[in-house]
Amino acid sequence: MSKRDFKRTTVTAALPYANGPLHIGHMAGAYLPADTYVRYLRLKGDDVAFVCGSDEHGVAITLGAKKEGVTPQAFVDKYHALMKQAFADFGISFDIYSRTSSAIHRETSQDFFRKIDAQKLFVEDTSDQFYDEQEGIFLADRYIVGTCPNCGHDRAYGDQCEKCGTSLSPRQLINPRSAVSGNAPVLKPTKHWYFPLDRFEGWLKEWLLEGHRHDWKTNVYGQCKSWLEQGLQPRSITRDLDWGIPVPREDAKGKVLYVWFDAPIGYISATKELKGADWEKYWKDPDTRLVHFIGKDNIVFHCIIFPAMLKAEGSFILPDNVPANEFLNLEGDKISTSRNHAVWLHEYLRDFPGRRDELRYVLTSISPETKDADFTWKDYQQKVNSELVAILGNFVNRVMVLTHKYFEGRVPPAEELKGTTDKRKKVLAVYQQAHRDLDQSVAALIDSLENFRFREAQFQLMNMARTGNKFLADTEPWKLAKEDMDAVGAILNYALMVVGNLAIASAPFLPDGSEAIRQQLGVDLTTASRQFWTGKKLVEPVPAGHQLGQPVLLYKNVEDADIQPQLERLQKPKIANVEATANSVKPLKPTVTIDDFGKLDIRIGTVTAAEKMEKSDKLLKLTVNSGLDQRTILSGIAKQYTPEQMVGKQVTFIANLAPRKMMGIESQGMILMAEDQDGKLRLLQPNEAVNPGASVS
RNA sequence: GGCGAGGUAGCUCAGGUGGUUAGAGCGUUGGAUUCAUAACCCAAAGGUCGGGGGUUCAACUCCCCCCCUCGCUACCA
Repeated sequence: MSKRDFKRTTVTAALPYANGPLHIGHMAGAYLPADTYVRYLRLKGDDVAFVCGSDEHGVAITLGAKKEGVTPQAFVDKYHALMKQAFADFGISFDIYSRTSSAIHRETSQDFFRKIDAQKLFVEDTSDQFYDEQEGIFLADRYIVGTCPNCGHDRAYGDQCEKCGTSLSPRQLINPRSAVSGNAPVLKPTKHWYFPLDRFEGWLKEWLLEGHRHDWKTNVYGQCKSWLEQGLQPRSITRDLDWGIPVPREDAKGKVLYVWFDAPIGYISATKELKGADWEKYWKDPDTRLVHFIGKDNIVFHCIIFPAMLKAEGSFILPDNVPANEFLNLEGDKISTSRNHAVWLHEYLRDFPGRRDELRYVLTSISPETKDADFTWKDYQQKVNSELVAILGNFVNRVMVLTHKYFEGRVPPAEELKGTTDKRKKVLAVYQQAHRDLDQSVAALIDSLENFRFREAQFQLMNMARTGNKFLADTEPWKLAKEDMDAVGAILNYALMVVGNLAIASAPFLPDGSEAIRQQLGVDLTTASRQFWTGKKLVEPVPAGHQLGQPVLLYKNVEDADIQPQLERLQKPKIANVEATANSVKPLKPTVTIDDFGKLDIRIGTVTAAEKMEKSDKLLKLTVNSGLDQRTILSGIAKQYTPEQMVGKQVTFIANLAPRKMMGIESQGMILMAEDQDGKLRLLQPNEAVNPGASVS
């Protein structure tokens, strides 16, 4: 896919955020495809740096630390260690797994900032931010909690409501409170630095939209196009926070780099840590190919923001490709950390010891390369049993067993079969067909790897084993053994050749199985492997006369009893969640006086007209006879009620609420609704009709 | 509402620039076989290619409208 030859490759995998353990969605999205690709490059003999590390800054970390009553450093230490171990145990073969709280990363990030700052590219701007007077700190969006204006959830964060998923800004919150002290924050001016993304829009359009129209995945390209056409805004790159990388400026005391700015620089820091003085080759030499493996949530950062940063800095190369994956679901539902609806990597490794290949195989076979995919345990069992075990494992095993049975485990000679008998003629024809099929599979396998089509590549690997099985079934050496041992020898020699090639071809996908086959064959595959991957064709890795080891089953069947506990485990949080939502009655708000209540003018009105708001999913424009007037009230109930349903209905509304303009139209009041646990809204109505304008008290 | 990505056999997916009976793997059913972890091999059944229009001699493939899923985004006083 690359347009030219590169001398080396720098491969990055998204830095996982250090606030929780890793699950299979992470693996399927970024780490497994990255690892498969890197293993392939290494086998080919390429110079490659595979870097990753923990992303350890940001407010979520400080919040998490506070919740657990530890320092942010202690908090990230814990999760960094957990993730690093899980990656290692699973066999993700990073050349380095670093972290962004390291000294080298602080220096790298600050250098990066200074380099851009020196060009006076950053924009300074002072704005009002929420400030906690008791604690004496500015509050990041995440540090502000309040009632969600959307769903009424009273513990929404300033950047997002986790209940309804709406993204928010702090000032939208009703009754904002500081998450630190619980007090109401005040607005106070503070200075911040902004990265002028807008100034790179033209350049990005040319580099990305024109330059990568054809070599990037459509989902990635389309998402970028969407962003670029919406227009880019300057992005704040600093925060008032005491956890993170200090902004290297005299006039920026107490400020740190915003986590999104320092995180991708972590790739560079990790490379420095790995390669020492040599690191620049991997980031600044135009002969280096840079590839980012990420999930789709990261597309905008890696395709737009980070490239713009690199471009601004000036001395770096740009990503050649960003093969982002879509999401992985689990048993039909989204993976959710908070609901514990996930298969955690460290738990899988504990519950299925020695079965890393099985998970790799299944995740690759359902890899969400073009659309969201679904992992189910039933599917896991079926794929392992009917493909890994029945096709690959079985083929290797039967070849080994046959060779031991007929030749005491010694590789028979590859004598050229003279087609003197009908049976020999048939064997020859079968052999020729098998060889053609295998050649095709190998070519397709490598071509697919080159183009980040790992699902297809792995399918071609299995095709090689299928061809092997068919070769045995069609030549029937167990029958020929009664009459023509030379022919049997020739057949098994070839079958062993296929097994050897399978050991080589499986290495990027199934590293454990690959090694297990190699051990059974008892050969060194280094040279043959290199020939295979660079020559893109079959090799002959098992010399005649060689003594094989004993056959050992590569994989075993997954029994119902193996997956049953996993399915039950996933049921539990679901039940718990249902109960939890059933009981989630909102806590009481602070006491108000009768005078406070008296300030509200609540009335009953009749809807005389209703229409759907243009360009809005949720808003209905209602005309309400309030007794005093006909007024316009906008209400976010379009998902519950059609305009037709609303006309003629009596509604309860706040009549003296300050008017508010929404989507160009002024709303003169607010319709009161009852909200269910599931978010459904219901009108509040008098149980018998009253006159419009009747007041509620 | 806007933008983007998808919607092809029970399941997972292929199907450059429109052209013979729409393909593969798994699953199902039947057959054959015994070297092999009841595995392998052969065969069959199974699809109105999300829906509706249109262009064309011809559309899964091009155009328009609509529906559904996922993501980003606007909006819910």
